[in-house]
Amino acid sequence: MFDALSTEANTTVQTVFGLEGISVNWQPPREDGHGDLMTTIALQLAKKVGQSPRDIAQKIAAALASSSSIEKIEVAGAGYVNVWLKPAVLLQELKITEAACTAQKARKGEAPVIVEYSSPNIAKPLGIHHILSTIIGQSIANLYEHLGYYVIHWNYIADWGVQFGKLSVAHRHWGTKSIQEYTLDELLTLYVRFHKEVDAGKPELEEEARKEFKKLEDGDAALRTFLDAVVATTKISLAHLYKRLHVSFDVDLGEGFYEDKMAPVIEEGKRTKVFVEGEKGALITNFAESTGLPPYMIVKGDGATLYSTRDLAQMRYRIDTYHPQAIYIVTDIAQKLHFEQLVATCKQLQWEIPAFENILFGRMRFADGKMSTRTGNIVKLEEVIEEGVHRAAHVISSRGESIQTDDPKALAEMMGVGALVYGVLSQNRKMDIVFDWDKCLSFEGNSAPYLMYTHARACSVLRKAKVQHPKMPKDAHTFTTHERTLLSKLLQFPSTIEAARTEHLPHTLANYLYQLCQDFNAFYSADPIVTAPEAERNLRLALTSLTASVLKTGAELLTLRVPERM
RNA sequence: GCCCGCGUAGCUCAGUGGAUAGAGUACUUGGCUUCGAACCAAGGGGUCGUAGGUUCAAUUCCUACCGCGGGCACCA
Repeated sequence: MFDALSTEANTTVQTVFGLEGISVNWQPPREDGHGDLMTTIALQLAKKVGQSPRDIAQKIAAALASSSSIEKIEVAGAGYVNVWLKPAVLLQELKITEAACTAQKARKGEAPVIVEYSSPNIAKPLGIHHILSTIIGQSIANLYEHLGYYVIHWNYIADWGVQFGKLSVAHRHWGTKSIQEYTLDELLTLYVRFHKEVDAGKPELEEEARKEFKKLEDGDAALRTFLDAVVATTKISLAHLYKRLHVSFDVDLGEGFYEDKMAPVIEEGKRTKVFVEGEKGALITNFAESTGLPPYMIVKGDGATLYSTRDLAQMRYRIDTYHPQAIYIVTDIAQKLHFEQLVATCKQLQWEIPAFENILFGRMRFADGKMSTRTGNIVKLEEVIEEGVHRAAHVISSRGESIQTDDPKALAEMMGVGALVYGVLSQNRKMDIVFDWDKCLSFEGNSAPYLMYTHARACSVLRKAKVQHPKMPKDAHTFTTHERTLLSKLLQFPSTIEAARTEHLPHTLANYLYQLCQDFNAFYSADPIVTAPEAERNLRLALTSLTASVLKTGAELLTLRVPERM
C-alpha cells in the first residue's frame, strides 16, 4: 500500500538517524481515530538510536509533515506516529482494490500448484466432516487461481484397499440386487452389516475379505468389474454434491491408479537402502534421531502395500508429470505425522520435491462421540445441506411481502449451502469442531445471510440511483467518519486476499468480509447516498459499488454466492 | 511414556510483540413517513488455563505444569 509514502518515509528515517536499511512498518491502525496508517518504528528504534521514542517520533513527524500525500501527522501515546492521508491519495489507491476484484490471468510458463482436497471414500456417502477438506481446499485453490497461479485441483479418491474385499464379501453373503443397482446408502448398509457380523462372532469374515482384496490386487477380472461399478455409482453422487458446493476438480485419480507405479519406488528404496527390513519382514524407513520421527512402514510383512507406498508413488508421478512448484494437501490433523514421514522419506531418497505443505484442519466430532462409518454413526453431508435449504426456505416464506427475490428456491439453496460453508470458513481451520445442527446452519449475526443481505442492499441502492458502474471521484474535500472507515476497509482487500493465500487461511478473508459489511451498514445508516448533494452522492455511490464488487469477489473465493435481491 | 494441536466474555469464536483485548449469541434499551429493520446505535459482562522467563512493551515469543483432542509399524 502507498508505495510513494513508504519510500519517502524510509529515506527520511535513514537520513535523519543515519541508519542503513531501515524500513518503516506502516500498518492500518486497529482502531478508529488513529489515522489511515500508523507505525511503531519510533518504539523499535529507541534503543538503537539512544533517544526516547517520543523524540524520535517527533523528528519523523516533522520531517514527513511536508509530504505531498499527507494531510495530517501526529505523535501519540508512547511514540506512535499516526498519519492521515489526503483524500486524493486515498481515492487513487482504491484503484488497486478495484483491480483486485478481477481474477488475474494465469502467468504464462509458471509451474503449476497442485492442491489436493476432498479425497472421499468410495462406496460411502460423504459425511458432514468431509465438508472441511472439500471447502477449505477449494477456497485455497480459488485464492491461488484468482492471484494468477496455474492451479491443478486434485481429488485423490480412496478407491482401493481392504474395504472393497469387505464390501464384496458382504455383497456375496447378503446382497439383494446386482452391483450396479445399489445406491450409496445401500452400499453403506452392506458395509455396516459386515462389521456387525464380525463383532457378533464371525471374525473369519475379516480373513475372507483380505483374501478377496488380494484377488483384486492380483487382477481378478470379476472383482475389477465389481469395483468399477461401485466407483461409478459413487462418482455420480459426488458430482451432484460438488456442483451444489461450487467445487470442481481437474484430476480425480484414485489409489488404484498407482497400483503399477509402486514397484519401481520400492525397488529404488531397496537399492539405495533407504527401505530396510523391520519387524515380521516389513519394509520400513528409519529416520535420524534428531528428526524425532518414528519409523515409517512402506510395505507390510505379507508384502502388501500401504497408504504410504501409494503416496510415494503419487509424489513421484506428480513431479514427473506436472513439475509443480508446490504441492498442498488438505487433510485433518490426524495425518500430520504421516506427511512428515513422507517428506522425510523423499529427502532420504534424494528426490527433489517442490514446496510442500500438509494443510491441516481440526477434527469434527459429535457431542456424544466419534463419527464412524463402520457403525453407520454418520451424519451425511447431503442431509445437512437439505436441512439448511429447508430452514432457509422457511425463513424466506415467513418474510412474506418483504421478499424481493424472483426465485425463492434458488435463494433458499444459496442461503442453506452458504450458511453451512460460511460456518466452516469463518473459523480458524486448526480448531476442532463439535457438530451441532443449529450452529452449522446459523442464519444470524456473523453468517452467510448477513453478507448476502449487505450485497443485496448495496445493489438495491445502485438500482435506485440508476447507475451501474459509478466512477470513483479523483478527489474530495473531506470524508465523513463512516466514509473514511469504509474506504480504509476497502483498501485492505488486496493485502487480505494475498495474506489468505500465503498463509492458507481462508477464514481471514471471511472475517474481513464480515467487517466490511459492518462498516458498509454503519455508513449506510448514517450517510444518505442517493439523496445526497452531487459530489457526496458520486463518492458514496462509488464506494457502494466497490463494496458490492469486493463482497461478491470475496464471497466467490470462499465458494459462496451472493444475490442482487433477496 | 514420547510427539503435535488447542485453552480468550455465560455460550460459539476472532485477534495481536504496542494505545482502552473484539465480534456473534444471550440479556437491557433506543431507532422504520426517508436509499432494503435479514439493518443500525447504546449498555452491562474478561485474573486472555496456571506459574516462571525474555523484552522499553507479552494475551501474543520461550520453559514447565494442568485440562481437552489427536498421533506414535502391518488402517487411511
